[in-house]
Amino acid sequence: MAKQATITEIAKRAGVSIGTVDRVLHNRSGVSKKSREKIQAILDEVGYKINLHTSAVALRKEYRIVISVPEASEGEYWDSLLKGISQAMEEYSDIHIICDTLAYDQFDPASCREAFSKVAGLNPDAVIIGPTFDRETHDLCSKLDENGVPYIFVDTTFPDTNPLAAFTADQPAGGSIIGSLLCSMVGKDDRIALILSKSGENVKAQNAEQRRQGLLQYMAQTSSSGRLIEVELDLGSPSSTHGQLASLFGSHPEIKGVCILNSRGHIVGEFLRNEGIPNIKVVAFDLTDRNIRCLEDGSIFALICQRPERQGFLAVTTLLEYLLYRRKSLNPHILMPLDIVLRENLPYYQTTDPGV
Amino acid sequence: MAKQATITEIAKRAGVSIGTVDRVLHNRSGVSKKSREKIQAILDEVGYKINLHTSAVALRKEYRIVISVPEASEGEYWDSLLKGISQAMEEYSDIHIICDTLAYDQFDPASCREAFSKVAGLNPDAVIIGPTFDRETHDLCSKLDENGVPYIFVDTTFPDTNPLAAFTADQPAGGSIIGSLLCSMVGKDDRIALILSKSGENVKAQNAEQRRQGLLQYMAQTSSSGRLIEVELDLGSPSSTHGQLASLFGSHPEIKGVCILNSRGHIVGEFLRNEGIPNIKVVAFDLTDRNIRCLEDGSIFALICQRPERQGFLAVTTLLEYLLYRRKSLNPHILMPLDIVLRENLPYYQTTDPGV
DNA sequence: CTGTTAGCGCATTCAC
DNA sequence: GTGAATGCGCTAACAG
Repeated sequence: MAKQATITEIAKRAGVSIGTVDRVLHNRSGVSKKSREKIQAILDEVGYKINLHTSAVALRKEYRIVISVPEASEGEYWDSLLKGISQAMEEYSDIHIICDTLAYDQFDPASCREAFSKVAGLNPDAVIIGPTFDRETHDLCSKLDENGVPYIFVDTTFPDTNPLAAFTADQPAGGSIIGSLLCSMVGKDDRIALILSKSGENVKAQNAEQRRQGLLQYMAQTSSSGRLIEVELDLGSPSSTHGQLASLFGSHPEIKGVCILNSRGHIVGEFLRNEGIPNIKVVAFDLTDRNIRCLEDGSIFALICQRPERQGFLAVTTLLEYLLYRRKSLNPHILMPLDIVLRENLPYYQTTDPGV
Repeated sequence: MAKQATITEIAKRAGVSIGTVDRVLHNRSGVSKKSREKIQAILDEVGYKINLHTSAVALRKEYRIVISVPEASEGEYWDSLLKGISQAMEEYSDIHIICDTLAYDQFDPASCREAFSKVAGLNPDAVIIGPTFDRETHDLCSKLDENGVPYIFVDTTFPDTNPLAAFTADQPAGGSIIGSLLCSMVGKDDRIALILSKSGENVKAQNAEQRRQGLLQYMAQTSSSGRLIEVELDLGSPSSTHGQLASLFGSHPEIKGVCILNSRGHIVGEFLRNEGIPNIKVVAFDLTDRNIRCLEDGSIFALICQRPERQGFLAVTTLLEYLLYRRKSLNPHILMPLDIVLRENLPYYQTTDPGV
């Protein structure tokens, strides 16, 4: 609780001017070794901490941040993430941030390529990337690396890139959470259906695959692999979905648990609700609007939430810490908590403010 | 993304000086009705938002905050809450906050009375109260109300008081979460033991009672009241605990789920682990060190976490918002999310930083 | 190499 | 009633 030392006090104690102190604080040249050491010693002794906010005021620089993520409808994963970004911007509204968003179609590599190609032209000081396609992402990253523009990944990270930070969920852990929940909830002789949806080679499929690995590992470790039935369905076309699900549950009455490793759990939930099939526990990912409705009416038992708002929020604060003070986190890959959301604790996650 | 308007720009547009703008911003007197209206109109039009941080710098006031909460060992609930308070203080280290802590014994009203009686003498600008005893709390609150000192409750709130805000968990919801988890996990013909510990008339017992009501209501709503066995044990004396638990589980082999509505779930977890009794799902509250150990070794299945760090963190930020700008939240009673923590997602809650 | 100075957005005191 | 002037902690340009 000792009073924070100011730059003026440090200067006085060191017998130099504030200009010199400022120079050693920012590692700028033009300071004699002797002065530098003396000032540094005092800095360490009093545990000097720079005042982030006054410093930001004095800097009065404009920062141009470009955000490129998949486009999303209201209430979907990427929409929530953008909300977190906005909130962080508000919190830092004393810094002048110019922010451009380039959304792309996450199922269309060409759309992604086009969006990413526009990034450099906007002359960003930093970039937030929600990556999807391997090739396109690597191309963008190497261009940014060349120009020395820092970038941050959200949701997914890619090998052989140099992001300032990456905020992702631990997807395999998500799979094992699902396994733990379902195994505890269905009887020893019942079965758990793992519903995989056919989809392209995009990041969604990657996340789902990682979750699947985590789930399979959990089942193997607990000697319950035999309780799992893997089925691949085409959940894309609503017309055929009904038939596929009907035949699945018709031919497998022993299925008492279902997991869907992406945000489309509502498709199963809605089916079970409409058909009036009870006593099947459904677990899926992401607090999207449709999933939430299923959670509320009981057709989904639990949702695993990756805190997309928080990812977006942290992406911005991390970026600004770097832009203002060149501060980097020690471990650039940050794993977000995976929240287990039931009907009973849903309200508190819906209103969560990522900043406060 | 429009640039934030500054006080200078507002003044220019209104054709007045910054002094006058400042006067209307802070609702001070000495402004003609005409000027006030004109300035207010421009303020509203551009959506002016004060810059919290530069303003804090200019104010250079000292704030004295007193914290009075139950004393706790490392890793316990109140210890975590204090950690959150410290983190918030760090984040606001540009504001000069003088902070005194008065801890008391939560099982001893006299100790509480003594601590609370010292509060006024410290001349606080604001107080954070972790309340326990009804009488003592009301006495303190009325004294603070008299002196116009704002105070905030954490963990629990009391009727007939006027706190600036209260951060608590929704205890009945905690009970229903436990109910939902356990009912889903034990067979239809198995039983769930609700273990109540004998304890005094303090806040812990209040919280536990509220959780119990939530649990009972859940059981009633889902027509599963018959699955519940309520037992009252004296978990205070370690010597007799073993015998009591042994006789409980010995005489009721149909018990497959156990809930403990306070943070002492580890007592049951440790018993089951030591006795080698498998297949009983234990659910309890709070991420204390001993509970965490049980979660890790599987003797506790789930812990409900109330985010004590966050409560402490928010208490401080809310207080400072008020002290600096007289800002109050619309709803002074804020319910914290109740996190469901399994072994699989434990790591992410352990490292959670309440601020970032 | 170092000190001085102007200025960031805001609050406040003191003249007018 | 109002404006000008000063200062908060900090940055950066400039002068020596």
